[in-house]
Amino acid sequence: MSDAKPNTLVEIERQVVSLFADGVRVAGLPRSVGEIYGLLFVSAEPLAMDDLVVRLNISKGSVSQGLKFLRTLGAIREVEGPDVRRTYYEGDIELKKLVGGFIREQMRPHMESGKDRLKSLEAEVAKEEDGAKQVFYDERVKKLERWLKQAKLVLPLIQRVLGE
Amino acid sequence: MSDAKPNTLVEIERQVVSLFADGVRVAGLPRSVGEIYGLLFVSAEPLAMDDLVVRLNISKGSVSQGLKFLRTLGAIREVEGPDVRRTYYEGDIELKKLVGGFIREQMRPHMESGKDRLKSLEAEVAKEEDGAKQVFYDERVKKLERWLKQAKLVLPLIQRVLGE
DNA sequence: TTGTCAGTTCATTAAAAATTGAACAGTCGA
DNA sequence: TCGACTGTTCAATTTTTAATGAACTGACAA
Repeated sequence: MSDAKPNTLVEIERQVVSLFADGVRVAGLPRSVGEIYGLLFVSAEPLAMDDLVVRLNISKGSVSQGLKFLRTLGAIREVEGPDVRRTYYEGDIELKKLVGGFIREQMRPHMESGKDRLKSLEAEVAKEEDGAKQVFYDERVKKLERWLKQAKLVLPLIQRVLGE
Repeated sequence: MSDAKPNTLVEIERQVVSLFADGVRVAGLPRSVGEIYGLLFVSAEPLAMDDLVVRLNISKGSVSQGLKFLRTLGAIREVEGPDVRRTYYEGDIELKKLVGGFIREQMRPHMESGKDRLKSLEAEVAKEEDGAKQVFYDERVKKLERWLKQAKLVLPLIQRVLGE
């Protein structure tokens, strides 16, 4: 089947794709990732890479990378489709899953590295010779450590609430 | 007073500034905003614009815009300082305040416009002639509406939890 | 083994975003 | 009113990020 021509999106599809394209930017993700997820979200039938390339009119490279990213998030599922040689995808439409994937893949790593950097900061503060300054710096580092703890507390809570 | 020379940051300051510079990128904010907040966070004394320009070695324009942004977030406070003609700033170090400001200024507006776009989508779905498609689209739009509701539920919860 | 097709990789190019700096506006005291 | 000084704005520039497309890998069937 290939009756799909460039930019063959009906108005509803166009609006949903655009909604996601803009939406993902809040999370600092490239437009194309939003477009790909958006079209999968609004499609009743699973789509293969080539469908996305043709219908969204973006390059094979972008689609390949976008799908790779969405796969690591767990935002899309591989499914069977008409052509056995192709991999078809459908969107996972559970918000919990999407947010969970985002937290796991994009936020946790930053928090981990943050932990290390705080360790390094602590060591630096220990070297401070001026007593008053040391007290102040120590206070601030402690504050940062509390921030990290609070963040670790909030993330699972978010996921729990989104699970209805 | 101007004994401050370009890049006059002690190691601790350097690390904190760098930590925030990287940190804010998760929220999609420019590096300079993180640097400015970082230096304010780690400074015991309030700083004026010129201090930030000189010590971070970034342009007056960037600092002016960065401070403007941080002010709208409520992430910094204007305070009195040695020179009465200047405006001095100190960082607000309550995570709750920062996150609250970010939600209010950066997330709420997107959600509001999202609400409008969903209305438009609903109207479009109502026009769909193919009954089966209409049912499917309607389902998806309903799903998006639930997402929005969930988000509205989660945001205040986050703020509440961060308030200890 | 060869040819075809799905999908990936990555150097190059294009587009978007942040930064700069010069012009400007506002304030205050002389 | 003028000059000195703080701070803002925004067009031009630089830097960063995303998208492209050609070369490549691997699977499979003939």
